[in-house]
Amino acid sequence: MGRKKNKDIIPHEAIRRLSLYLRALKWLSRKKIKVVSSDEITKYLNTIPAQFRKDLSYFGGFGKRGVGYNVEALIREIEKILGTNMVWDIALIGAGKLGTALLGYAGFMEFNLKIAIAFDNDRSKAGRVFGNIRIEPISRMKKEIREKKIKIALLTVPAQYAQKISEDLVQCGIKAILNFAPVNLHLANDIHVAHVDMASELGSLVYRLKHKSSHK
Amino acid sequence: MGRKKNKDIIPHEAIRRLSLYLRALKWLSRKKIKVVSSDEITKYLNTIPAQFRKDLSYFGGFGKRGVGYNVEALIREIEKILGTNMVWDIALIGAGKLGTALLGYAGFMEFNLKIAIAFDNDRSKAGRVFGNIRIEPISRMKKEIREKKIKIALLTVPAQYAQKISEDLVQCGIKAILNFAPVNLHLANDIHVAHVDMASELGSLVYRLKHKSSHK
DNA sequence: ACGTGTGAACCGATTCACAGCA
DNA sequence: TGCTGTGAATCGGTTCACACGT
Repeated sequence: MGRKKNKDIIPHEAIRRLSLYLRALKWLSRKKIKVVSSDEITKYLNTIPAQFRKDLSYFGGFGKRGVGYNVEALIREIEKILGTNMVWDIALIGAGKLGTALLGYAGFMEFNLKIAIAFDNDRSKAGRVFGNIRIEPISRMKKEIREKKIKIALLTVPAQYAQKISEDLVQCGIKAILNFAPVNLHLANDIHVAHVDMASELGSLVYRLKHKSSHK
Repeated sequence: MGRKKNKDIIPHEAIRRLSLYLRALKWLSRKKIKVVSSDEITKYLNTIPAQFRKDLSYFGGFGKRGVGYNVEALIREIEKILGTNMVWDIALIGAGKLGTALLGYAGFMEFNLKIAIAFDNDRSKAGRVFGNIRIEPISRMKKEIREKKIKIALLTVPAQYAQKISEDLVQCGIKAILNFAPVNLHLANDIHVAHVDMASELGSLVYRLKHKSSHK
C-alpha cells in the first residue's frame, strides 16, 4: 500500500489523533474556514501544535510554511490516509440495549462507516427494525457476513458469548472488531481489536477523583 | 490520602489496568479459585506478568513469594485503591438513545457505581422511567446534583451542548465526567474527564485494517 | 516574518533480569 | 524451588528548538 514517507514506524496514538484532527477540520470547514495553522487548530484539541505537525509529517508535508494548512485539502488527505474516503459497511452483533442504541447513532457516518446489518440470538428480536436496520437471527450471521464481504464488526453481546462469537466472526472474514463486552478477546494477531470499556473508564475516574491528582 | 509507597509517580495506564485486574480477579473468585500467580492471571489479560507485578508494586506488596496472590484479599485491596469499595452515585445527562441504553446497563455495578439520577432537556421525556430511573427535566439538574452531592457524571448529550452543560456540571460540584460527546471539553484541570469516542476508535480500526499492520 | 517540518533531547512507561523471601 | 518485588536497561512517544521554505 502506498507509503508516503518510508522512514519510520507510525505511533499507534498518532492514528487515533488523526481521527480527531479530521473531526476538527470538518468543523472548521462547516464554519467556512479555508486555512488553519497548527496553533489555531490545536486550540480545539487536547494536544499541542508540535504534536499535530509531527503526526502529519509521518504521512507527508501537507502545510505551507508561513501560512498553515488548507482545510479542505487536509480533510481529503486524512480521509485517504485513514481509508475513510469510501463507505465501509459494518456489522453489529448483539441487539440489546446498547446495540440498538448504536443502530440509531449517526456519528459513525462521520467516518463513512455504515451499519449495514445486525444480528441477535434472541429469535423474538429477529425481524424488528431499528433505524432502518432489520435484526437478523444469528444463525444467518456467518453466511451473510461472508456474502456481503463485511470486514468490521461491532460486538455488543454479553461477556460470556463474546469470545465464541468473535471467533465465528473471524472465521467468516471479519478483520476488525470494536468490542463492547467487558472481556479480553483472544484472536489471531492479524485481527484488529479495539475495546470500549465504559465501566473500567469510570473505575479509573473514581481513583483520580479520590486522589485529587490534577487532570493531565 | 494514605500512600502505601512513597517513591514514585504512578503511570496513568497502571490505574486503568487495575480495573481490568479487578474484573479478572472477580471472575476467578466466582470460579472458586483462591490463589493466582501473575503468570496465570495475565493469560486472561492483555498484558505480561511483569506488568501486573509492577503495577501492583506501586501500591504495595500483595503477593507471597513462591506462591502468588490471594484472590479475595487482592480484590479487596484493589477496591480500596480504586475507591470502589463503596457505592458512588452518578448522574446521567442526556437521555437519548445512548443515554437510555446506559440507564439499563448493569456493568457499572461491577465497580460499585450506580446511576442515581438522569436528566434530559426534552420535556416530553421528563417523567419517563428507564431501569428504575425517572428522567428529570434539565432545569432541575444543578439543584439536584448539588443536593445529592454527586461527583461523577455521564455526559450523553449532542455535541453542540456538551461544553455548556459540562460547565454547568462543574458549577454544581461535579468533579469527574465520562464524556460520550464527540468534542473535546475545556474545563478547569482539577476536573477529570475521560472520553469514550466510538467513532474515532472505528476510524483507527479502518486504518489498521487497510494497512494490515499486525495488531499490537 | 511567519508557520511548517524534523532531527535531537527528553521523558515516561514497559520490559528485563535477578535478588529476596516463603 | 518458585514466584514476587524492583532497580536498571530499554523502548517508544512527546516535546523542543531551529533550519527551511514561502
